[in-house]
Amino acid sequence: MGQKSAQKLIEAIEKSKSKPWSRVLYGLGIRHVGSSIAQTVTEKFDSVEKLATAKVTDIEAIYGIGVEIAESTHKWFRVEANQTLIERLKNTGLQFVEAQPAASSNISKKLEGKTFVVTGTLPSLSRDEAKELIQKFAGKVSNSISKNTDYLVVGENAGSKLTKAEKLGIAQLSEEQLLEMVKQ
DNA sequence: TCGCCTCGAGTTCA
DNA sequence: CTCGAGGCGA
Repeated sequence: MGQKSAQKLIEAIEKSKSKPWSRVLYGLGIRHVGSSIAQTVTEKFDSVEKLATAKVTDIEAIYGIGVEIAESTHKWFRVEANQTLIERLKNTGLQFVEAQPAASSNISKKLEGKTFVVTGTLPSLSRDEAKELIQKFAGKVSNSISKNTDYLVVGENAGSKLTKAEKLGIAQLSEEQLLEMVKQ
């Protein structure tokens, strides 16, 4: 690896230290805890300390979390090696507390109560950006089409989700229409 | 038990 | 992207 790649690697590692607590929790590799569950958990436990000292029943009380995930998580924090790992990561500056989103009280909840699925390549937004946008306006983003889905945001080269959505008669949106929906 | 969902791993493609 | 395994809530 040459100078340039090495420099970029250093910078990327440095950048990773500012990733949110939810992402860090996911990164710990607790069984059954992926990105989605990690997000859910951090909404109720805004710091590692709170999660680490929570009882199984406290974790299980979260909607969407049952015994398996609660016990798996609780157990992980009882392992000594994991506790020292957390200490080390804290010392290197990772985020173990939920960062307060900049006073966004003025943001409307235009998409509240609606469930979206995004498929294909959108013209200007990346899939992640589209998901963030939907969540910002209080919409729910899922990854699989079901009859609970309200809208499928369709881009170029959509796959089987489009077929399934058609079969279920789910409303489709272009990126443009999505943006229109959240316009002030 | 059922339907919905997430996890996690493999695949495809630019 | 796809899909099977398996967890969750009703």
